[in-house]
Amino acid sequence: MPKLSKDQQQQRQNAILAAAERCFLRRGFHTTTMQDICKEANVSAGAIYVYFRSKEALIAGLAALEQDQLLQRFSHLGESGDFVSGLEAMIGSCISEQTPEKTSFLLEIVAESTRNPELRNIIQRVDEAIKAKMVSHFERARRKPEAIPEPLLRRFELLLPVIMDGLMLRKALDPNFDQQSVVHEMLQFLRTQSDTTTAQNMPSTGSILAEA
Amino acid sequence: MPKLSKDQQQQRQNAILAAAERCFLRRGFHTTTMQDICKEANVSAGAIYVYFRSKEALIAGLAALEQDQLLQRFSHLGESGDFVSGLEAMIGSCISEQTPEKTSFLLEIVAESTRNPELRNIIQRVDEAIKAKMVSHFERARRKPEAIPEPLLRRFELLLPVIMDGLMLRKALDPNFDQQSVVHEMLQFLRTQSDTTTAQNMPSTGSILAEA
DNA sequence: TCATAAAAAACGAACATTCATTCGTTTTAG
DNA sequence: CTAAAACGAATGAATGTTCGTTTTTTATGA
Repeated sequence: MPKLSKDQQQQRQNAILAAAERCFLRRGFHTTTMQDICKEANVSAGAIYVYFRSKEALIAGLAALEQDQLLQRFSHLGESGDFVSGLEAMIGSCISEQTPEKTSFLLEIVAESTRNPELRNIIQRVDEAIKAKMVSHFERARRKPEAIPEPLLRRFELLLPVIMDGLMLRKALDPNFDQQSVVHEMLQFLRTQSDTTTAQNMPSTGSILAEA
Repeated sequence: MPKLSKDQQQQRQNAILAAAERCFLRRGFHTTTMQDICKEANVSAGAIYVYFRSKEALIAGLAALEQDQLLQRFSHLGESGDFVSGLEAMIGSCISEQTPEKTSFLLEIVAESTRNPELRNIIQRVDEAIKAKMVSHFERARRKPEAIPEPLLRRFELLLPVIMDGLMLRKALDPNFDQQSVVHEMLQFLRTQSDTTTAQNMPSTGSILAEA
């Protein structure tokens, strides 16, 4: 006869995860101790070990959550607006709207995943799912063409994952980094070239910033 | 009367740093112990502490070295070839030619720098120097114009740091990541548009890959 | 040139601390 | 009442750093 219902168990587990995340966001997971998490969650060490095999498992659980959320954000890709606005919204929710602390934490997870197979699997699985979503978003743009030339589309498809990772890293690294401008300018590549393919030859200095 | 000359001291210090780097590349600096480094360098713990205040100092010293090398690579930017080839060579030496282990190590340093002021300073200082080099490389392209339209130049100037960081992260993350293609395609943005500004409208699928 | 002294450098066992994890006990839910 | 859950002090392993001792190097003077 189990004392707690599945639901209650799930709730406890979530509460511990949430507390752990607060700690990790504050100080990174290498420096937070189990005791820190105990205090933050108002539970004893023993209680945590009822729900998680180890500190590593706690980190992995959190990484999985984080990656799920990331995938969620990509799922809204094709829901509304045109191709470019879809990208813009997605980038916003994945990067611009994230706190610096969250960005650091993600970076810490990614760095760790380089040596830790379990983390690597978690990340790679979602990475592939995201790639699939991305491909279908680009395919949609090709089927009902919005006047974006195919070679441009193809290059962006290749570059976008790189740029998104770069945005994350830059954000974590450079306090003066202006994500907004970078994202805006990048999307202008797509916008100006879909309007008129010679737009980039016009003496348009400043006009783009004026739109912001 | 010091026993070892400045030169000898420097040499010892370098030997220890080199051993530490080998260890860090192998297992990351969070998991390598001072004992590991002792064995790798064939010295005792005490000897290391003659030359380095702490394990942290060892990491910081290595990070500084790494960043110096990075800056060196940017210094060759304007030395030969045209604007785009200069970029290509620089990206090659900064990213494509680096081992995966080195890339992981850099990522680990960057993640750590998020919480560690000393590391942050080391990185930011070089980051700004690199930005300056980059600006002057772009200015050079503008002065003796190679037919790259100004708005395109401006956007690339903004995007390039993001893309370079992204290349590094992707490389560390995705074992199937094809840096060559991405870099090549990105530079085609600059090349095709400097040749003929309507190139992106031509039915050129495949032609670019054929050049590789 | 060689012996010698002095101090720097190196040694490496021991130290002290930090922490993840355990486990005997107590509490609590059903 | 029973067994799960929670407690939290104790455990034990890991590890960065220290320090008393030994070795090595160089400067000196015979």
